[in-house]
Amino acid sequence: MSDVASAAPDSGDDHSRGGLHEQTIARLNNRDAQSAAGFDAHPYSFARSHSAAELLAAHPGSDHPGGEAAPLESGQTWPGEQYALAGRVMSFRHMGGAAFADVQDQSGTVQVYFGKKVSEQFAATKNIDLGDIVGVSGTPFVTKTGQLTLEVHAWQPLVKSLHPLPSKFHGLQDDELRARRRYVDLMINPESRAVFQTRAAVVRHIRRFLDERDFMEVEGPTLQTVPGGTEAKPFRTHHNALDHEFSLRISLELYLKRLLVGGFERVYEIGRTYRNEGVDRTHNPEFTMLEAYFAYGDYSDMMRLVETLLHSLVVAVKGEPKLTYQGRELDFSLPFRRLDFVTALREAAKLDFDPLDLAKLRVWSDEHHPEHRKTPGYKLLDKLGGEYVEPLLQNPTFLTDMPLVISPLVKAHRSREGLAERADLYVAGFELAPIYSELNDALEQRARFEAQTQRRDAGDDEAHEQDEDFLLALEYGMPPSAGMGMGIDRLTMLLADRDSIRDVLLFPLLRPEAKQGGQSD
RNA sequence: GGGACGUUAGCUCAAUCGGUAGAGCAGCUGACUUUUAAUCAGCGGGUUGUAGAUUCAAGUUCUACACGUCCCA
Repeated sequence: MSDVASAAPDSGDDHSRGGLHEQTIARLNNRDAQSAAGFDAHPYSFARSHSAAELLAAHPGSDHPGGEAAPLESGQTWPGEQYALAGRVMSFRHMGGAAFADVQDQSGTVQVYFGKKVSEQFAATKNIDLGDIVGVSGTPFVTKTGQLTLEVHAWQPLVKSLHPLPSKFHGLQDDELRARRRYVDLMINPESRAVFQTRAAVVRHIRRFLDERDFMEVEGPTLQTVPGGTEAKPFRTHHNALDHEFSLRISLELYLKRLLVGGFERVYEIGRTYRNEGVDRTHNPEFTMLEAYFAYGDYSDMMRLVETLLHSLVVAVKGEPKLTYQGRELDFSLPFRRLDFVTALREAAKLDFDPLDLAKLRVWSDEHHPEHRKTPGYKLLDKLGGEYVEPLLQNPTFLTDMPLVISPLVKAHRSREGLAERADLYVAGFELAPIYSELNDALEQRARFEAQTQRRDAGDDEAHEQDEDFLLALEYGMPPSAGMGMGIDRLTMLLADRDSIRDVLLFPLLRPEAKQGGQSD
């Protein structure tokens, strides 16, 4: 009996001693047994010589039976090669005088062998639990089945896992638990690890791509007096020392533009933004945006940059300019398709009038879409575009020359009345990246803000707020510039073939778990 | 905000018409010196999300709530 178990109150059932779960007690008992055998339960370090992948790579053909590589010769040994590995015990097969374990580190999984005659402290291996992290050292050999395996001569526990691993066969399936205990998801589900490795590769590629083109990475403030750059409801918070209400940023745009005024000609930021809106399969209240701006170009120049970026990204991650998303193959070959918004809407909705004629559009919409009767006229174009045009845009497509009324920060089109020099990139039916010729006429920008303010006064709480400090910056002169924004989360969904943003966020926002006996307001 | 569905052992899942809540893995005890979802024998483990209601009897029916998934707005 261990101290833990024997010291527990004698009042209840064995399995509830000390309020701990049966399986936790069993593991604490095993830890105590290892301590009794002379092991330190929490050593400070372990001198690892190699990763699992390095050991496997040193002797190729050493995959599991049934693998594609040619099997190694059974019985082969390399007594001169010493390896010290560390990792989590994912599987343990004990057979009296011999035992096999699968040890997983970040690079991969290696089978290790404990033998009664070759491994020190062999008896104590029975106190290793699934999920424990151990350090092992020894020499490689090839088993009867042709699998490269490390024969362990010395080993030590590095930390005990006090909870059992999820089913080794089924893994962790419950989507909520996977998100709440992401660490368990990561240790047990290799495909989940792969998603976040893909995400890191995406961000790394974007940074390298932009850095190579002389863009400078910057950081704007997340606490802002006037949250701007898009239409969204912000989170509000209070700064005590200044006794002032701030908002968390809803986009990166207006501060990057201030830097264009300041003379930085190519800037980008990859950063967290916050929108106080609903949570669903494609929305999380905090998410990561890329925004990039360069001076002396327009939206056509930016479209070329964006398609080059995405093409190179898909090639870098997938090895070819194609990917499969939710069963559909998407082709990122250059150049991406350009599709005129007005023409596309007119054809898709079979309109016999110019959709920019908002009065006619209103009449038509009220007849065909009574559910939009309360939608303001200026948002109707956007709504109808979403219904009729977006689903058609599977392969990467720039939807060009969007209505001016929904683009308060964009230059009016140089030749087409009522339109803006704005192109929205769509992939797989959703908007991935808006691209602008940025409005740099300070007086025009002021007038646009005032129109937004009127909408806000009329009850549209998503309308853009007026930002006097930003207007002052514009009055100093911002060079003609192009800008773009892109959701990193959605981009990762595409590349990792996931249909929920929750799957590509390590720690998505979840409703707090109800506490037992907790007070509710 | 509305609707549908779901919540059972640590994990993955069963439980027929309302009638003693089960299995596999994990755990414990034992056997086993090349296993790999190891195998074999035995043993524990449950306030069936929470709170009520109906009933002789509720995992199962009803109500509310919590959390989740999907669809709609």
